Amino acid sequence: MPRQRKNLSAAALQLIADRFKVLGEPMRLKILHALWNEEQTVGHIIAATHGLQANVSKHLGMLQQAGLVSRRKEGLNVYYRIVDDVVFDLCETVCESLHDRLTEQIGELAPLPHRKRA
Amino acid sequence: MPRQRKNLSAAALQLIADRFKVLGEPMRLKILHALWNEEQTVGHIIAATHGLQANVSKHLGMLQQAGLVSRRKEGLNVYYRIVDDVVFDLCETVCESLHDRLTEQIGELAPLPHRKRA
DNA sequence: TTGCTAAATAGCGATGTAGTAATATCATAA
DNA sequence: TTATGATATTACTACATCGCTATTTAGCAA
Repeated sequence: MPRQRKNLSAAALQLIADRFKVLGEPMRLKILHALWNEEQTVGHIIAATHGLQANVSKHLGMLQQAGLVSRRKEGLNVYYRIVDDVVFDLCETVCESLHDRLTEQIGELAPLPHRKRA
Repeated sequence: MPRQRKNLSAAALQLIADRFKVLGEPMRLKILHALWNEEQTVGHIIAATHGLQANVSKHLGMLQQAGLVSRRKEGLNVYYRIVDDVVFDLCETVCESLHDRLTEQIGELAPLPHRKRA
């Protein structure tokens, strides 16, 4: 049975692409990585990612705009956390896929059994 | 039990980001959509996507570079097809996620029960 | 109020890439 | 060989956005 292929409007395609695009930057992945297990302050994220404050803040804004993280202010600090579990699913899927591919390449590059010198 | 968070090198993050980035363009999604069920010639893809020949060809090159599609030449025509099933998984995951989010928003916007005018 | 800290925002240069038009390549036919 | 059709490639413009620096805003304390 072939996979189902829905009709997709240009707007729908844009929504889907936007979702992927947000995840298509290493720095944003790094930030999400820092938020993987628990919410963190911006300061902590800056330290964990070794990013500049302005950069991290901008990326956090994008992640929030995309609805992937939420913002909570407490005193001087702002806490961010991942609010859309799709982040976990997508990243795990990609990691597994890359793992499989690289494993396959390793197999191709495996040394042949030794032959005796002529 | 918290989700596992692996240590990721900069190179690994770049690989993952690249994967997402390729899917982060509506035109490439449109092309993959045209290839969803079966391999197609470039000409068919051009017609299905209403894209310009040069543009479609360039995007197909990127998709192949990313290892998501393969190329098969037969006479004058070139057939492309999806070779990495991760495409299906990722797109379905994102679509479901968007579906859920929009459904939730619809609920929030649902009209309240009618009240009698004062 | 002033001062200090955390975070957000604005402005800038550099880079990447989408889309387009023109040209080149490749395979077949005549 | 030349001609034709299907793709790929090149060159170009326009636009988005990354990282960086400087500035601004917001909360708290003295």
